[in-house]
Amino acid sequence: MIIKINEYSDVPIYLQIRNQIVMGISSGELSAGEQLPTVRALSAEIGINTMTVSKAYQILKSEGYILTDRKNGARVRMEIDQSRSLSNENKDELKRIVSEARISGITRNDFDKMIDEMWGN
Amino acid sequence: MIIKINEYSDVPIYLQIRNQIVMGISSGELSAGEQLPTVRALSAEIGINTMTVSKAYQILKSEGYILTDRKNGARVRMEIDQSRSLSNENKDELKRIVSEARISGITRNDFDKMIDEMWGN
Amino acid sequence: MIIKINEYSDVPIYLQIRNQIVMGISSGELSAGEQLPTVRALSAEIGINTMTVSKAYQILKSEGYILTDRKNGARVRMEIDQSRSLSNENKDELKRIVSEARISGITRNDFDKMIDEMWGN
Amino acid sequence: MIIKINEYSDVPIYLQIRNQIVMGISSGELSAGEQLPTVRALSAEIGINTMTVSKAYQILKSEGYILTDRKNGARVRMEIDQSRSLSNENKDELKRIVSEARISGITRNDFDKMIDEMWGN
DNA sequence: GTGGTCTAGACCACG
DNA sequence: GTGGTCTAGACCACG
Repeated sequence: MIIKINEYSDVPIYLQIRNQIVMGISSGELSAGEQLPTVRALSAEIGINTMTVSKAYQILKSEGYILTDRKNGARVRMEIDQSRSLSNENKDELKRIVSEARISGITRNDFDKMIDEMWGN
Repeated sequence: MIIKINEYSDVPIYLQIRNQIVMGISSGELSAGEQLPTVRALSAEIGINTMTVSKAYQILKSEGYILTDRKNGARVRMEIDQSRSLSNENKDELKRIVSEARISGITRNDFDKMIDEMWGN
Repeated sequence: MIIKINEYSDVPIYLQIRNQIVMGISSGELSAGEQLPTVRALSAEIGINTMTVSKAYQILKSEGYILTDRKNGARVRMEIDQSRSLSNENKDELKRIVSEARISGITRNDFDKMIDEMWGN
Repeated sequence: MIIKINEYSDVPIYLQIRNQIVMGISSGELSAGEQLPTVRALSAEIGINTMTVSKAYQILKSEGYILTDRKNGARVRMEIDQSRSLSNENKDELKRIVSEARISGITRNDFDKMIDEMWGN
């Protein structure tokens, strides 16, 4: 899986990494149990500080998306908790985006199509 | 309209203000042409600096949501541009949220219901 | 001559009035010696404070564009000084606009056409 | 590149900074990808507050002229959008200046020469 | 070290 | 009274 960093984005690099890995897991590009690159390998590959990659991995671990052990490095967790709900932060963000969609004249139907595309299958 | 600031949020105060006003306009709680509280009034009410409120208003102004004049303060714009599209930032955010929804086991159907609620009939 | 005020513009109202009268003189819509509306008439017509119109007239007078006397009110001056040069402020502004035109990819030729249109005849 | 602030000008300091950087980019004095001084360095150099410089940079960023990142500070953007048009504000300003040029007796030809000089060959 | 946020307080032009 | 500008100074996350 290829991680692309936009160094000029307002989104911090560690979050960009975290987000792309989460999206990779969600889309199936990263499968359950799959090995992630080591912190050193990934940081070398994308040319950023190891601390930054490490921070991303720590967050993914604390969120229950990956597991790390000293031997094998990091792997996608086999059974990710299915809370079947969004975090409050995500709900607030979604609410904000819905508001901005409405205000810009996007129809409910068009919005649905956008999400269909993002959802996949 | 009541603005509520979460001082522990990662979202900067000026953005919280901006977001809540945009959501107020979208929901109809703030109607076109309606007067917003003055910078001083709002900053006193929510207990934050006038500069911070002023920054929120300036962003809203630059985004075309409100208009300000020296005599009457700020008002919701009568005709907000209908671009009928989301900004790239909003698209990226939405994609991320969709990914996290899927990964947490939320069904496409449940997600749709969540958006229905946020959309308002 | 009709004066149109944009109450939400960043340009102060007194300057909008001043500018439109100058443009009226330049275009010939206001001819030399022509009587301007009284401060009271104009302020009533466009619905703003008499002080604001008065300020515009005072500036026009100090710039040598109009003459006022107690009997006849304000008139366009018969012989406006032909300095044959722009003020430093106008030069700076023009330089800034030229820079922004260039940077946005406008060709020298297109810019010339724009000015031709504005110049008239 | 040297930034000169006129503290007696009606143009706000943050706009003077913004304008001079835009003119620097347009003239080629600042080349694509070139590093700008840090907010702190520039504010120390010209003796004004960091907030004021920061505001100038944020405007330039929002206009697409520069990019900022936390590590390297600000740089001139590599590919600035070529809208090939002036903003309405710039058009209005240009129209006003053209009027004042005409009224002061400047010929169309002389005006053209002025712009030629500003344009740079 | 970098930009970003926020405050308390001041001053200003506009109207 | 209104928004806009500016300062001095502080603190923060990111990297």
